[in-house]
Amino acid sequence: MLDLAVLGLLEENDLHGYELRKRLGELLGVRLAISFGSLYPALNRLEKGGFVKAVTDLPAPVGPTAPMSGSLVGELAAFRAQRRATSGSGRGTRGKKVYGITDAGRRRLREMLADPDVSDDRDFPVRVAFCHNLDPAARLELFRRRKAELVRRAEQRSGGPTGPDGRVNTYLRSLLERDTAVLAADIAWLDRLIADESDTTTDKPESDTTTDRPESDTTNGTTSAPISTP
Amino acid sequence: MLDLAVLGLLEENDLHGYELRKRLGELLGVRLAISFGSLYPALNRLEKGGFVKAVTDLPAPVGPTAPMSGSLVGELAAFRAQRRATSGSGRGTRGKKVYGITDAGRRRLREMLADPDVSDDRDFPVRVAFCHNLDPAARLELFRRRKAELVRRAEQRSGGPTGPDGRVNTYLRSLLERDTAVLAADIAWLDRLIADESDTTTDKPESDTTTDRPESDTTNGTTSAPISTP
DNA sequence: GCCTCGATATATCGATCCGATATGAGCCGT
DNA sequence: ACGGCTCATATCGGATCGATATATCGAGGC
Repeated sequence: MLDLAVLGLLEENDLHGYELRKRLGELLGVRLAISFGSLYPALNRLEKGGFVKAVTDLPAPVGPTAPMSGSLVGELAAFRAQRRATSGSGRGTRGKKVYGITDAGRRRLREMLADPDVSDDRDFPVRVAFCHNLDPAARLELFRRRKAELVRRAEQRSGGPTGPDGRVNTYLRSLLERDTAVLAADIAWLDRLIADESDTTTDKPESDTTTDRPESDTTNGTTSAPISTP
Repeated sequence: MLDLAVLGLLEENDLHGYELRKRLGELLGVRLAISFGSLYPALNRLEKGGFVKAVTDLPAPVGPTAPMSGSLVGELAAFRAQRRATSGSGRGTRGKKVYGITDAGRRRLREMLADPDVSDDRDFPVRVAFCHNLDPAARLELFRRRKAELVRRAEQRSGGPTGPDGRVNTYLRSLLERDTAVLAADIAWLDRLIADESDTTTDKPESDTTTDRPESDTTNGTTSAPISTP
């Protein structure tokens, strides 16, 4: 999951660890502000795998991939880090390591984004955040699969009895209701994403084997939901 | 977090690991069905700390603490395991380990439930699930603190600029909006919990230093939200 | 000039949790 | 009596977190 986020960010800009973390924070909210204890090992991991590489060249002031993405501070810091690293004698200067993505890394990024396993709740938002790296068809597929997963969960809950017999305390019931509401909202949210995507790709949607009409699913049962933010 | 869940379940019933996991699953949805790789180490941890203890006596058919809680299968299994463990010669029979909570465990449970740190999103639902072990005042405190935390997050987002400059792609924006909606819903949910709690404790709420009226907070700004389920 | 403070930056440690996997006992159908 | 099912405990490697250590640098106080 972290690998995905790192590759997604490096696809836009060469960055060093500290800046990487800050970006993730602003990008995905206060939470998911990944800790350094995860980030640096992840970077080493990715470097060893050949997906990222410590760059010695400066990232062009106007980026080659993403035109003028924000955070001048970060790029300035990267610049200075670079100067320090190159000017000093190879070893001894404790310069910042600026990482860049490799071709293998770009392939890996797309591969992870298109991964058919869509059951990881932490993972999915990150994939959405970087899904512009996917072609429209694959993106639509991603959204559809995620929706199917949520619908599956919803049906499962509405089917089974509330508890072992029927006795659940008030707080349990409240939790369940809350989860149900979030799940329903998420399915509706995905329907919106899917609809928007369908609009921009094909005006005339060809007959589809899988469900495409949103209404029946959402209004079906009150369904249910997992646990997350409350 | 796992410790809390285990203690909460054992407060109601003596159980063994396998059954513990199943209960957690039904209790908190398919997710949070804790893996054995977490559960068994947690049990050893708790046993070493003196919070739980492998019991040799059968849990009474009608439980001493919780009257006839569900899952007859589990209790039957526990019974058989017990029979096997006691009938066979001490060592050699690979009986199931049935755990029970100790007095120290009960104290620890209440302590964890009342922990002032309310920022862990995974933790909170579990605390709500077992908050009936708290006295009404502490429970109310828990809900209030959690609400304050969410309001803080909401204000933080509505305050800062959307991105570094203002450029965010469509999917990022959609994610943000979804998070905002979930956060708002969660605050409303907490308001409901707080209101219910206040009703059952005191009919006349005394003047409070902290915010108690729900309306102003929720309708304030559209705020924002973290990332969780989508 | 000096000195502290906070931001920048990298790295490591221990603990926790997950997912996969191994191992085995008891039960049921055929 | 056989394979296949649930039940049950346990361990392993890997990912992540939170705390902590270390070092540099710029801003500001005195």
